[in-house]
Amino acid sequence: MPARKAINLKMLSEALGLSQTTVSRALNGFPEVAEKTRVRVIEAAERLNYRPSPSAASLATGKSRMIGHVVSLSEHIMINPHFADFIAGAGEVYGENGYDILLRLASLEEQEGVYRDLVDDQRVDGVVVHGPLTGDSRIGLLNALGLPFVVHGRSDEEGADYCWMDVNNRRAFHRATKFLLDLGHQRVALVNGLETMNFADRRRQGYEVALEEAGIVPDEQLLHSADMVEPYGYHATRALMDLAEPPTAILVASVLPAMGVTRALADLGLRAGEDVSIIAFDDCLSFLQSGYKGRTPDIPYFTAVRSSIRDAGKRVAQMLLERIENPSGPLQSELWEADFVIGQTTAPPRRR
Amino acid sequence: MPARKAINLKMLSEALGLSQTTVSRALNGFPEVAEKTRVRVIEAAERLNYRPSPSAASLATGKSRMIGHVVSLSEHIMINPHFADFIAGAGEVYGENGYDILLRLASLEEQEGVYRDLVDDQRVDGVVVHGPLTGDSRIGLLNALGLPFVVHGRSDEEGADYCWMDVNNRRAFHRATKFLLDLGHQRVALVNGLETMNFADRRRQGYEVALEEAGIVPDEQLLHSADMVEPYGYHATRALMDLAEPPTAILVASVLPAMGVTRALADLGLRAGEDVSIIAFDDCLSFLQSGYKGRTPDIPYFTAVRSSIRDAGKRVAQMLLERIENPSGPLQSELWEADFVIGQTTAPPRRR
DNA sequence: AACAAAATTCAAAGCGCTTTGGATATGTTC
DNA sequence: GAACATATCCAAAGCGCTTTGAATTTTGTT
Repeated sequence: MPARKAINLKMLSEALGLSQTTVSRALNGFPEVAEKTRVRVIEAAERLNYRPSPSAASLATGKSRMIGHVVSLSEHIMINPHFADFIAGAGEVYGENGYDILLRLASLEEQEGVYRDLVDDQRVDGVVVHGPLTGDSRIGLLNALGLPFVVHGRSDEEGADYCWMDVNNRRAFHRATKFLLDLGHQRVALVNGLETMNFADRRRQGYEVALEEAGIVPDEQLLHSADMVEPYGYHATRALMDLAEPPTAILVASVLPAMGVTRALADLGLRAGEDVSIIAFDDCLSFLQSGYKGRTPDIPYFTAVRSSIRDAGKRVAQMLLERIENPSGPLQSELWEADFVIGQTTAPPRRR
Repeated sequence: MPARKAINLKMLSEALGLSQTTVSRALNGFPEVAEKTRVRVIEAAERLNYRPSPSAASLATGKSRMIGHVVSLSEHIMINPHFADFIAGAGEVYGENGYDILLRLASLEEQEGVYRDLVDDQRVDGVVVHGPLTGDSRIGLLNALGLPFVVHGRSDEEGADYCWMDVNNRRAFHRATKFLLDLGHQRVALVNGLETMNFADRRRQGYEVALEEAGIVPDEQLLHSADMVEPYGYHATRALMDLAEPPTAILVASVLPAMGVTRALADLGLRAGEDVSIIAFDDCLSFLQSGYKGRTPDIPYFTAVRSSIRDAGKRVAQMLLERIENPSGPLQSELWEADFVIGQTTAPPRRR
């Protein structure tokens, strides 16, 4: 294939002896063009390497075929790796549908301004909202701006006026907690994510309800909440194990801090699963996944409640594209249940 | 501040009683406009919330103010977390300069086509090349296409005809290897990245040279090469420790597999730093970083050669923007030395 | 064969910006 | 004060696409 220069509509229409109108319509699938000319046009477009200019099309239509992802550099000025996997999933769907990702970094405070600008500039056809807080003001703003969006997660109790896709965090943590209690654990710690985040809030609710159902009063000392990084898990665990009555099991919000938990236990000469049980929420982060060809899958290390964040990215992207096609359609939402997989880090508590 | 609708150039110029030409020039800093009118224009633009349409500007100028990052979903269909941190750094610089990120996912094979399309479509003003292979064909293509780019890493021995920013991987691994040898280790394993990647190649060279300088013949059995995920480190270590003569020290290409190494050792009842020494390359991935306010920094766990990939992202972005401003300027390149930090995972070898 | 209806096609007017090639006003020089 | 240079500003022509409203062909009917 000769690497030819791209041409524009005018050239293509001249080459075909047709008007730009007809060519444009043929290419964009309008009905009022004869089928035989359509194939002729498409063939020629292919052959002559015609590529419609996105900026011209965008100027004319007001659509950009871009999806905005504005991600916040959190406290630790980081993009967390969960985002990388989410975007891997979403990007796949976008690619299949001719959309591109516009990535913008902004602190949470800046985000409203960013959304305003994106709308004013018509830079994106839609956005996905990451890391919704409980009572997140971004949602009201986006509704007011009329920009299609879907939320990864939820913002409030009965999210009625926006599209969302979420994992049933409350139930997942309820199940995990109950599992530990059933094993005989009485002191179960929660190393949670940042509880301003709605998902962390729900997880805590699931945890507390399960305790209460077992007649156990939640103990403040067993609760931690912070950004889900490895050192957080480490420090939280060190603090927990320093307690007069340390926990015999720890529920962790992500495998990232869970690795820190494991490291802390190792430092103390304790073994996860034997001395202290661990259940982590596992987002199936790819860099922790074993994908060796031909090898049988590992027995998972962590006992975990598991839900692929990559799949979530795919689904959210699909929902957003649907919403963009049909902005006035009904508001979709989807709640996924997490899997519960037994790994090597849970066992009945040690005898005291 | 009233949340007003954005207006366009025509409205703004009418409001000012000036021509669009003058207003445009005033805003874009052209010299042929009186200073007093310029301030008047700027003030009005601010007040009336004028926002130039990016697609119109792009159509008129051919510039998009977007930077393309095309990232490959590697073997394991993942975006690796190194990328997240790189983009966090780069995004900061872009933001300060009014550029946005266009993110595209594509397998390595697809990438050339993607670059062609990006150029034809004038979608981006420049791109950064991630994960260069030894003898990477993308570089020649981009030069042929005339699209400004800078490579994060290098592609060949004497990278002369392109911009790049790289870490001195060879020296870093030479130092790390020598350090282990000086401690008395004789059998040092290398759990390397994928050696089609140029950086992994260089690291291996550094490692082998150091061995040879010490009169040690590299042992094939001690060499592993794969994508840098956690389970890889685990499996490689299990294999290494199964050898008749297992290594007493392991050099690991990233903290990700290094965590797998640690886990494998723990499974075997061995302690990193006591039974087996580990040195990892540490990209300062943010989710492993301890950033607790007011707390004194941890003693690093891994002994490591360290270089912030986030800072690399910043620098690469700066270099690219410079290149875009001045495409015919001299080709810049920059080689950073990695830090060598002593952590808790190195010690002289155990007596046999 | 004549005529209305349906199917195709087209010319031209935007979309909102930049930029060329003047026009107009202001200053300078002798 | 004429003649020219300089500083400001402007009208209009794109950039490459979509889309409106009208023109042209084709088809179907009697």
